[in-house]
Amino acid sequence: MADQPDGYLIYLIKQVELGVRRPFEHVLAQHDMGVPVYTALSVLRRVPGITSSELARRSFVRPQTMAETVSALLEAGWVRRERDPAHGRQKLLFITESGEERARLMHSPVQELDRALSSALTADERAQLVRYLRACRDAMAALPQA
Amino acid sequence: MADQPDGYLIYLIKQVELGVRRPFEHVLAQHDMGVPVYTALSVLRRVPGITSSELARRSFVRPQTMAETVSALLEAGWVRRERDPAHGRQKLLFITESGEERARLMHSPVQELDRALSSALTADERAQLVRYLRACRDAMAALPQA
DNA sequence: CGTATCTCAGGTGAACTGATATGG
DNA sequence: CCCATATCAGTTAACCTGAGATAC
Repeated sequence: MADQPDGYLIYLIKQVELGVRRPFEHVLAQHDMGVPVYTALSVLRRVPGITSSELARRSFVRPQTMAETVSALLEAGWVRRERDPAHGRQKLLFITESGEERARLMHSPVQELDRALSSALTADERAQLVRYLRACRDAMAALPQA
Repeated sequence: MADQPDGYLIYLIKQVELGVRRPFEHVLAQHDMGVPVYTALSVLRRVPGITSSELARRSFVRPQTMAETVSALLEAGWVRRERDPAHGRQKLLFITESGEERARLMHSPVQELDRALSSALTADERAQLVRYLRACRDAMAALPQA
């Protein structure tokens, strides 16, 4: 690693993220979506009934940032909001049928890009990469993000 | 993968990038740097004498975007520019002694964060992760980024 | 009283597009 | 003539901080 830049993993992560960003945004734009909206919708699909703040924590962004994303989701009608009966201040988020439908529509183009990204890897290697990235994510979640 | 968000790799890459962004920016800010400037400086350290446009291609950004980053590097005195004798229009970039010194100063704090990121992985696993990420980067470089 | 959510308001870094000049 | 580089100008998406109201 002597001839590599310092912070080599950070550098590579950033580089891959930049490399995939534009093609990804292009795919999403055809369905009137941005990256944060798509990501939040995907999470809400799997984990219904969480709050905007909880969504923010999982995404490593501030609650105010996620609030903007949630506003866009509400405005598009892809998500609805309910008061939490147990906590008067909290509002729980649920994906709507319209949101589900939109997510289903986007499944195959997004999957196609995802496959292109890992096209040089075997299925086993891809699975390992997923495992390693999860480990990195969890390590960052454990840091005091201040 | 059925119960996971679509585009799982893309999603994970983005999540890790967000998770590491703030701690990374915090480290860099203590040396008056932003992420693009640090990254460009690291590349120029290893590959002296390339143009701003070439730097842009390697970083998956537009030439105009990289031009801004290079301006910051020139202003700080970390990089100098020379006309290419063979190509009157091109200007070649070289790291300065001041730039080298700054890069050396930042080595250990950046490396420390990098280690924290991969703290849950063995050395072998980390090396594999690097290899996989390079494969993903190269796959994106092969795409017509349009 | 402290902590957490939600919301309004304003700010910034880092990407983008478009247009133009010039050299190979 | 075409293509790549460099540069000026304006724009945008997606983050941020700060401040205030409310609920447990």
